[in-house]
Amino acid sequence: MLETPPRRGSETRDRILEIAEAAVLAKGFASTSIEELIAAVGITKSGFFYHFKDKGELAKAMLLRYLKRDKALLDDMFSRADELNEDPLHGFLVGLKMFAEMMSALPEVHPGCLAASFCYQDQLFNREIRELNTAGMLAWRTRFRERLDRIERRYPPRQDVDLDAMADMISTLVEGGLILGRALNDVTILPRQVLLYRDFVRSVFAPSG
Amino acid sequence: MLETPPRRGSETRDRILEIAEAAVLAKGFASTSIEELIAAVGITKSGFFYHFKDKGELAKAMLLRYLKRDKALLDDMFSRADELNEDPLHGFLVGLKMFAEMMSALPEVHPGCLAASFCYQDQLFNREIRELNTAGMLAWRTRFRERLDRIERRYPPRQDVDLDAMADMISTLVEGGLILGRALNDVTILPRQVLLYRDFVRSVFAPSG
DNA sequence: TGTACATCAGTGAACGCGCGTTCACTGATGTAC
DNA sequence: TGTACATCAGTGAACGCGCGTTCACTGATGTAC
Repeated sequence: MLETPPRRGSETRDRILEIAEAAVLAKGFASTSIEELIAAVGITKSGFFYHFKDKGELAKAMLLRYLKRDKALLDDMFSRADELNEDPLHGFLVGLKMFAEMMSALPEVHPGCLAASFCYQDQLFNREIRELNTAGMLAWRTRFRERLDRIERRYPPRQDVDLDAMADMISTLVEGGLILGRALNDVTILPRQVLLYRDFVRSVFAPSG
Repeated sequence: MLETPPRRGSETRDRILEIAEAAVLAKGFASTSIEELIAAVGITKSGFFYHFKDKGELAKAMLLRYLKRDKALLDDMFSRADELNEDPLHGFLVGLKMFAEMMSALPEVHPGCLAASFCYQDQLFNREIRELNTAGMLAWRTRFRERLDRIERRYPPRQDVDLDAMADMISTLVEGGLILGRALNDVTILPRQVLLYRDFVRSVFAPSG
């Protein structure tokens, strides 16, 4: 008959996290029950508690996994864009275009951002988890602020600009775009917002003409 | 001693909705218990069920209340801006400035947007509620798209612009700005995003100079 | 003005179900000697 | 190469609590005649 495959704990753990993420993005953390997760994974409740000492540990592991994947994805994309382009402005513009294309290449409507979901339920979590979330958002600001600084040095902007706000704007548009995309069931919203941001960056820094 | 004030059902109902909104924005709908609401309002559980036949009815009433307030606020603000200004572009720019000022006048960190909160838990709600939410978002798009059309007719933009995306951009920035503001505990984020949007609109339509 | 009835805005007690958590136990695999 | 022990990745049964919902009832106010 069917041979039972060897049990590898880390795989099971990953499957739990994977399934939990989809469920949390659809219903929120509180209404995602351990019961439904183990039913989907095919273990018992005690099996779950072998991997996570309580539900809070699950939340933390989910967020860490999400932030890690997120960072890896963006690091990869913008470093590829930089390789293609020496100039900081053009590198950024290429990176944004790649970003927009990746967003629209998603099969269906993007499932959403776990950080935003956690943010709208933050009273459920302890300080550690909330701080992880804050740090994740700050990392985006820092990442884009550095790029904008490099661009500004080479291309002095025509008018005064709030560079911190401009760095935050990309996260803002992504978070907002995911919400609108979901509410209106329209995958094109997010990539189009990113392209609009790209236009804005270009119009601020690019030499007129 | 204390005279018991006359019982007015609609007042009690409003207080339930008010308290529920704050709780849902902090913890999500599923973890906001009827028990805690009635404790805060000072009635019994059966009193709650006199006003709402079940928890789903509470959700619907909350969303309706939120959308109504939202609409009234924006209608008021932009119509005041229009009165001050005949020109569609300047009227819009003034309205955006007023909007940004209102956002930064909020006492503490903005509590968030109920529509976004519902959106990240939409599997909890029935189709009617989800459709209300969608319609609310579409109303914003329509509202701003009309303004942009009027502006475009008088001020032909230099480059091609995606006017639907530009109309959606304001909702996107508000939704995203609320999330960032909350995660980073910084009330200035949202108004600064609105001002950046204002700069963008001006740079697209305003005659160069 | 008095009375009968209806409606409003609740009370109080009970319900069953699902949830997160605990605890004692287990069978397969890995490691030391 | 064999054996003893440790660790890994779970099982199975039980728990108590909180939750949403129901039902019969009530006391104050409003309305018709």
